[in-house]
Amino acid sequence: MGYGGWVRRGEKPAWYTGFFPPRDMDFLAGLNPQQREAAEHFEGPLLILAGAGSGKTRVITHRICHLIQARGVAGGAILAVTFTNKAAGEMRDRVTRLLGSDSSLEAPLISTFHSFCVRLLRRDGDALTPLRPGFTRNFQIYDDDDQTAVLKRVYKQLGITEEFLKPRAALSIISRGKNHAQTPQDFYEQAASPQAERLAKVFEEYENGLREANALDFDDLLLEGVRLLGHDAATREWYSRRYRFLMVDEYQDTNRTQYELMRLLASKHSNVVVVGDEDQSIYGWRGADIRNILDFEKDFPGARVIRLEQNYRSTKTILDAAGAVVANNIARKGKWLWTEAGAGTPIGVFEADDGEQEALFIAETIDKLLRAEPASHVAVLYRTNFQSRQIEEALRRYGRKYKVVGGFSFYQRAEVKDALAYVKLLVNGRDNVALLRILNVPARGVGKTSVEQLEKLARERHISLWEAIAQGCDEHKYGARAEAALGAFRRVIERLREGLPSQAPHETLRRIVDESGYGAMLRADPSPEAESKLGNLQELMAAAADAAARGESMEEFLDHAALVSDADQVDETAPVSLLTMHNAKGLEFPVVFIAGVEEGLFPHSRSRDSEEQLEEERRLCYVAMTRARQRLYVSHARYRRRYGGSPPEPCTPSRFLKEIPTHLMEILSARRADPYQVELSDEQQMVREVARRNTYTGKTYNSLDHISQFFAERGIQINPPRAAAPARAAETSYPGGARVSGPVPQPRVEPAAGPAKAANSPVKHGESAAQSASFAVHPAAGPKPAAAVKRGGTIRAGATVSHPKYGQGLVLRKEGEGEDAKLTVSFSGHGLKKLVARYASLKVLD
DNA sequence: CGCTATTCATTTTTT
DNA sequence: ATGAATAGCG
Repeated sequence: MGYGGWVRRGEKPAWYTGFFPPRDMDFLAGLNPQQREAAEHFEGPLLILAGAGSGKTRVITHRICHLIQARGVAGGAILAVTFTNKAAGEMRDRVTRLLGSDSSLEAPLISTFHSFCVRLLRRDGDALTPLRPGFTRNFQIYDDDDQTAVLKRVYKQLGITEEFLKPRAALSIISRGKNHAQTPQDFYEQAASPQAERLAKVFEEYENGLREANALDFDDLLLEGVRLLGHDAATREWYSRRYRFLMVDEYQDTNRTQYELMRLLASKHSNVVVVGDEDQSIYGWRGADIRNILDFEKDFPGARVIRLEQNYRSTKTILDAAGAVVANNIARKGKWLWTEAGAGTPIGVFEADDGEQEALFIAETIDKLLRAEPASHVAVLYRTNFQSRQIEEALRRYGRKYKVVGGFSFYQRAEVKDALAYVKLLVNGRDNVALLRILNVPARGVGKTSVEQLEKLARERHISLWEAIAQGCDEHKYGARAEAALGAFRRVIERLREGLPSQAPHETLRRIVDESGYGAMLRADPSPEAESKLGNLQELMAAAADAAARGESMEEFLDHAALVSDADQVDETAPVSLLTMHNAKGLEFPVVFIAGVEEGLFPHSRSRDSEEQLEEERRLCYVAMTRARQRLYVSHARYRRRYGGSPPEPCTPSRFLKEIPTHLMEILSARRADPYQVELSDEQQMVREVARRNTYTGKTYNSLDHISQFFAERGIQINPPRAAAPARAAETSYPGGARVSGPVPQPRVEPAAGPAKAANSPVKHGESAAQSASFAVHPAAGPKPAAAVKRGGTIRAGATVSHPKYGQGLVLRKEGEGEDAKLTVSFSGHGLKKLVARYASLKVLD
């Protein structure tokens, strides 16, 4: 991410450039009176209550430019904080465009709270070491997965099972505690039950785990940033002098720590402009404190308040409906958006029989809309991620390309995380989570027992696992086999580490893949997944190369990887986007579908018991509805199955649906005798029939295309991977798409029982010889058992064999060749068994 | 120890 | 339906 505007300590912190524009560029033209007033605001606190679609980004960017050009403020004195990296990037672009090509102007710093803190700590974090023993500026950032890994380790160490509390749940309690400035000691003191005490212990050990690894979780980034500024007067002084003008976007979603950070930064000047909308506060569950915005005028006496209530986005119908819904909330300042736009079309409400029909309705309507208007953009919003699956499937049936936001982002993929774990371990030998992740990937013969011994030694000597490997091997603490395996691992890491300082990041990654055996492991795996993983690693290297070309270090590359979020990958120019309502914040689309508007799903059942949480769900509804510019569809099902399996449960329409005035709705349900709908139903029936015949279960993960796109969106060029997998049959790429599927689902050969299908199966006999030949070039990484006897060579499907334990059996199916062949054998009295030729001592009888 | 077939639980929302 | 944790085999 852009690191512009960052000045080292010691350089002169000038706020005023003394620069005056040669011509008075008017950044205020085209703004309405309120927007203009806000953009013109110079010093002192200001709260901008900006309703949905009221042009707040415009106001912020214009204010920045106005400060720079009309007020002569140095760009470097301005800090604007946004909610996502994407929002920050867009704001930077807009400011750059507004300021024109005048490169003499210093760029303002626009970033998220989290990336701001990372930079703060990386640059000036030394003063934190006394407060956080073991801390250095080389700290690692632990994401969600890493946090869970730490916690699981803690559980194991304390002998706690997940029945006590699921790690995710424990993490969320710990996180809430941390955000309220609570320590494990506070937890102990407040503990009223043995369980609570145990949780305090878990919390304590979790924190120890982070400290031992010199790692910070997301909460720590902010907390330690605050601690640093609070504790070290010189640093605080420097930063608050440097950033003389602060702006915070999405202020309603800031938490306590972010608030404190802002206070510290504003301590010198109180030039704070915050922009927010209490009706769009949807992150209370993650610690966002709505009081921050409700109490701003109290916190900053003399603050001005400007309301932006004219909406430039939606039709009057959409606005009135959303307003009517949110009006049912009590905790709000109250405002009513107005627009000069016309009423537009009524809100389409569809009641489906079940989830499948709902999905088909959505897909079909999208298909029709896009046929009529191919350049349009449609978003399907839902409450929970799992809802995307059905809708994806329906869209595939209609041959519509779509892009799913969330779920698996590139940096969360196992192979990418593995490769980065190697890097992390090279950079920081104390990173136990990284070490455990890759210790036996690829398989090196380090198993559960060895890991336990390692952990034991590390705990006894208060050393990291890495040191435990070194010391334990040197002192022959482990068994011969374990020592050999651990020694091999140690040598690999040490050799890789030697090159680290002198080599470019992508070179390090390449060597990791080549020399750790990871690449060989994947190449030895004939599955398409392995091929795609290799492709992803190529992409990762390309991304690292580009980061290096921009002058980023390996550490910065890792930071970037840790801080990208799902919301950053939204592509508003895709024809069809599928995303959660949360991820839709700040976006707009001409056409929006809101799916699954049912009690229990939306509002979510977990929110049903508290009025506060219900209001948050209602705000979420408001956010979702106000994403739409022209058309809004809302759908729900009468029956929905909770899990893939059994019975569909009856669902009642959401209370939010009832809060929409009926005169703004148009009922589209199939049950109505609407000729248009009858036509829909017929077609739906047909599609269903066809779909039944080709049960297509395509991948629902992001495709390779997506990953190129992912980087392309960040301005990172990707060279097409040389060894790229041939595009999967059912997937095609289109510019701007992820998880793209082509119009014609590739029919798969139906697996049937018995030997007949073995002959049909594509990966069989004829081709397999050629395949195993090509894979033989890359031998499998694991050592083969010496006892392997060539027995499988002559076994064919249809052969009768004899097994020492199961007796006589008939070979039904054979996958692969030679010793690696997997055999499906039917033994009388023992049923079907899957055996590997190498291990099963089979004798051929005929 | 590694692989696989099985069971089992799993669905809020995420910087 | 899917993925993650576990039991049993070689």
